Amino acid sequence: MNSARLKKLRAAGWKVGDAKDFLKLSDEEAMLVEFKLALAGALKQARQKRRISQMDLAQRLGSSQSRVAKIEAGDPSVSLDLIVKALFATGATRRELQRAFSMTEKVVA
Amino acid sequence: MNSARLKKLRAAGWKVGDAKDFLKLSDEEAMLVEFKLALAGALKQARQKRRISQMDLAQRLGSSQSRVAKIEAGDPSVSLDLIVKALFATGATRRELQRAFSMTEKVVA
DNA sequence: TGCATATATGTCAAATATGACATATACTGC
DNA sequence: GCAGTATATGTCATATTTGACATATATGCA
Repeated sequence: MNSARLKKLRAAGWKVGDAKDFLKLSDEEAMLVEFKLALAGALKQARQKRRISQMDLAQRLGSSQSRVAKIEAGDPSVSLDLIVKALFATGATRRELQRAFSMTEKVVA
Repeated sequence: MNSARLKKLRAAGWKVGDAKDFLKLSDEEAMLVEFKLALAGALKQARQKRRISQMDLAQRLGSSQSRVAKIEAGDPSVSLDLIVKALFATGATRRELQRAFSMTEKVVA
């Protein structure tokens, strides 16, 4: 795991264990973070493509505009569950979802 | 969303909103649940293929055997974050991950 | 410019997920 | 039968995530 990249993630508020004793663990955390960020990006794209406002998406989700904003901003307080639910809520196509999840290729070095 | 299927999920302890006023919403919840179940299955496969015990995986994850068991059992108390982190922790290959995430095809009817 | 609409950011009480633990139930090989 | 190992299930105090709200900052358009 690239140290500069770790630093960047921590600066954004992510708590990533620092590989001192357990290299593997911190890697998994970092992989998860990058995965979430990739999906967050995909969500923003999917929503904008459909010209849905954050407000509208929030209603479909049973959530709030501010939380949708946080999802798209890659806020550390957002669960993967919520990100994926939001993706489903945009009505993303199979292909879009495939593409989104395939970001894994970039995640898993 | 198939009503019999909803019933089955609820029986397993999943709280799925009942489509009365907001059909779309309950669908997204159900889609997420099925997605999680698919990944849980993929995890069990990946772990067994590598002959790792739940105990070992738990240690790599910084979690406990009982929680790993719950992940694989599709327990409603388990987050998608933890499922995916566990998948990463098994050292699942790109291909396995691809396959796992592609379950989406079956999820999105 | 001003006004409407969209998005971003901070906070918080309530809801949910967490690891840890005890304990139960398989499944081996002896 | 027993002992050892793996997995399942229930509970709980603590930690994290939640929607909601206030409010700040864009963005577009008359």
